[in-house]
Amino acid sequence: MTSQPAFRRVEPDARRASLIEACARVLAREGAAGASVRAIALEAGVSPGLVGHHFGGVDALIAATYAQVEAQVSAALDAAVAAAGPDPRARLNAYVSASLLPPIADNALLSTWIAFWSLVRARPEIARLHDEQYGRFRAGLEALLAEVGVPGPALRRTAIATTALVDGLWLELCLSPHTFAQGEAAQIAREGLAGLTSTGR
Amino acid sequence: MTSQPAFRRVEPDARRASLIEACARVLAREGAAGASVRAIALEAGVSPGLVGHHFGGVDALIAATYAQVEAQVSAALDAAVAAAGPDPRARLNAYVSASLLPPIADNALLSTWIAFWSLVRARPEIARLHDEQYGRFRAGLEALLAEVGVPGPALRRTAIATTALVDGLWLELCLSPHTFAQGEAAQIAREGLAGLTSTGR
DNA sequence: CGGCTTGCTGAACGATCGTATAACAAGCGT
DNA sequence: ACGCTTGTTATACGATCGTTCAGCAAGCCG
Repeated sequence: MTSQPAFRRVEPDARRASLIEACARVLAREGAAGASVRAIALEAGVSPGLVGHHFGGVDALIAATYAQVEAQVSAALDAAVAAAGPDPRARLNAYVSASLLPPIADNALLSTWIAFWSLVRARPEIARLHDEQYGRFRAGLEALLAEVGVPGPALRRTAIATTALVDGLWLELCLSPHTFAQGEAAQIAREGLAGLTSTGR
Repeated sequence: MTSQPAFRRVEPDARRASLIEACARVLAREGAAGASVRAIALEAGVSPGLVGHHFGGVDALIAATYAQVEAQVSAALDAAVAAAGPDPRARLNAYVSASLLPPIADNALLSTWIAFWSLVRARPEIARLHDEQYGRFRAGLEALLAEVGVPGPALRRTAIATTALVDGLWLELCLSPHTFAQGEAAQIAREGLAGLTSTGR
């Protein structure tokens, strides 16, 4: 029989992407405590040394994974808003609903996010990424809220409250999935949003 | 010089309480990743073996710490409600405000809570405690909401939305403290609460 | 087809993890 | 004052952690 290669050489960028995806899967499956270099390398089908070779250390890999997961979530939310059409209220509802429906409200993804939160305090790099991400989320939400007529002075507070509502529901949906019926969290968020945008005028 | 005892014998209950307090301090300071048996024992000023002796393992100690921290938070919130007097709206506002003001909104306490969240998926015992705690929080909130006139059918959803709003603000307050001005989170929560309780009728 | 670049492997290192256990001693009861 | 109970210590063990690095080999290039 012909001996097949023991491994394949891959372009650095492609290999890095592969490791990031493997890291995201491990984080979703086992949480931050299980995201060891060896577990990630096993998931990616490579040797542990590759992590250090391509990222310098596991911290940088986790930070890169955070950035990538965040980008995917943002893209999915943007797509949901774009698909909702031109009506401002529909766009806002689409944004909030999409946050609490699959695939964003996927249990594994939420676990991944909790893992990131648990790392924010320990790793300054992660904390910086979080601040940037949270600022972008809030800015996008403020734009949507302005479209539906929320007055300027209340914009910041309404956006923060909406983000908090969605994040809190997101969190409980992950920690106690059996508490909510199918789509119930999204419904609660839409109702709550209606209340939040009717005040502060 | 008289040689003082190398250690003091303490009643099991008192020693357990001491270890639980040390565990809470370590969780607040270093997060879940730093809550090792040795770190906790060092914080409590005892030898590492005592953790196994009194709790059987570090998992049981962390679970006990979760239960104790939760009890303290519940007691503080109950006290805030009781101090607000008989007016239903004032009681509800006191409940929400106290959740987002010191000492409940203490950065270290929030870090402790994130550490627990990160353990919910990994440890069934922690998950069970979380479900019980969340159920109690929601039940208490439903009672307060009923007092201010939220109709029965909307009670559950309003309580979930309020809890989510508070938890989300709590979370962001911990992850990005510099984002909020002093007391701003509590103000946003009160305004949001007014909106949430004005819908669903 | 042979050399060369370099992605990649796999073993080794020291540190730290949770747990088990034998020896010690604090302090109460008699 | 002394023995006994048992809370406490200190050590040892195996597993696993992140990181390092010398060397192998995949696959392009001349």
